[in-house]
Amino acid sequence: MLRERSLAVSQECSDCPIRHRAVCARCESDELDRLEEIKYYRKFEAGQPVIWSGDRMDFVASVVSGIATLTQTMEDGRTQMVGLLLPSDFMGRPGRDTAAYDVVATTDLVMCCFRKAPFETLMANTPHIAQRLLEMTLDELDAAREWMLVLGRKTAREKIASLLAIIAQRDSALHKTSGSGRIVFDLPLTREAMADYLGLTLETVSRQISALKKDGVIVLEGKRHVTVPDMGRLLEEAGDDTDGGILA
Amino acid sequence: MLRERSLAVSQECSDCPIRHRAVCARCESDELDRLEEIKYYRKFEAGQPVIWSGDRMDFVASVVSGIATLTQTMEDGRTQMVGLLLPSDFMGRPGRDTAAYDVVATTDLVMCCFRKAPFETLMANTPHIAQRLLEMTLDELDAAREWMLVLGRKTAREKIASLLAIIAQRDSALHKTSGSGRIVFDLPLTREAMADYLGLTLETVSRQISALKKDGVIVLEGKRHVTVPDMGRLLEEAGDDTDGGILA
DNA sequence: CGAGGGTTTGACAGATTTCAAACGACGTGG
DNA sequence: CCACGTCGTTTGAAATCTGTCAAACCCTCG
Repeated sequence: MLRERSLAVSQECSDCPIRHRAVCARCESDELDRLEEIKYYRKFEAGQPVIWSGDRMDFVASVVSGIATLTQTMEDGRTQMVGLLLPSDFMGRPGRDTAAYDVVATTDLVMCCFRKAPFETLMANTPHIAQRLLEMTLDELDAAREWMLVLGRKTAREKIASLLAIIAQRDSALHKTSGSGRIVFDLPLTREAMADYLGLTLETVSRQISALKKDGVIVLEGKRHVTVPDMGRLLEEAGDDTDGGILA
Repeated sequence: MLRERSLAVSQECSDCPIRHRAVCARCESDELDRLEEIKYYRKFEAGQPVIWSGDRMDFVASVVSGIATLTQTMEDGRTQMVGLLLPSDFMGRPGRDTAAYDVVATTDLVMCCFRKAPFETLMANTPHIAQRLLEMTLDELDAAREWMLVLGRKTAREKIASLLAIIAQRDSALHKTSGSGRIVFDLPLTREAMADYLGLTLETVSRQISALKKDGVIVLEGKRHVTVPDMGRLLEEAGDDTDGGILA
């Protein structure tokens, strides 16, 4: 299989692609050495589950590459996505031994795992890890609260625009599109996953995407390739404050 | 004013009502001494704002008594509550100097404040504070994600039942109603605040509360005093898993 | 007594969901 | 090579939930 080759990952923390953003970001080289002793990589193919809610979970992990979703499910099958794990994001909770959410790889995924017990003892002796984890958790809390506004108060059209804006901004941050020009990206989510993120049905997602396309807010090539001619317009549609949007 | 007397608070950390649950919970007595040096109390009357989103914020604080709400507001006035601050909850973010949300006292409120700069340096030298703050932040993140499911996927009736269940459980934890019998509490929120929490209009909140009352899920005396004859039934209405609900 | 805040209730409109059907892309097997 | 099934997606029509607008109620307070 080609996959084995394409997923080959560096075993060296020093040239890890998420070295400066993950939970280990603030570690000194000696601290990194100790992390390196207890780390191991796991790979998942697109669509595979990483863990199910309630399962015993004896590790924590960072996403090295790929995307995973965190979802909650009700007894009758309704599901809500509660988080999106992107490269450098952290998964698992020190001090808890079962998974709180379903985690599924939506693309091919590589995770840098640490067994929980050694990680916890390491964390107790390494303030830099705990500091960084606190920082990341506070960021996630802000993101979750931002999303509560989207879920609770925005219309279907605004929800779609909000999601597109987030993905667009994340992508433009990576690609460094410098110029204020058009933004182009691929949707990493199916219509159904978008619906689960937004608290909508997939039909509504499809309809609203078509509407935004008809109104020229976005341009579609195929189902997944999106061009945003005017980011300000998209943010307007999202209902976001455009004040101080110089930097967007 | 009577208020001044009724809000009198202890100045001693050692007999503080939130001593064992707040951000200082894990501190040793010497660490507590240092916190005591930089702390000061602030009192707010019901309805008063604590801070507005975007304002400069040079302190962090713990709620000692009373309830405050965290809300986000869109340009056109739509608002969504994104958190409820109860006694022992923490407000503010080390490392950030402006408020991210509107904070309003919904009841008379007492906060134990620390100026941000001294608190941050103290935190850097006092792992117990950072550890506890991480724990509390992770709990808040879980609560926020739980709420995302409520906002995104539950019906109006389920939303109301979910909110009542949360308040009921919090209260029964305090009052230690030991017996599995009826649970009684007062709603600390107006219909409008409940609507802001649940992503509904106040009219829908009112209607659904009436419906739950008509169906015998709850019993109302006046507008605020609620009795839950059967907690299992309420949880069912909330769409929550009732499995393993022995302890609820 | 009157005013105001919080609440309830009604009628209607509208947004989103539900149910159904059909499309296009893709890979498999005949 | 093409038929076929699957998966993700689009589109339509009807049903339903929730929001909107309006009026009235209750209670407290001045």
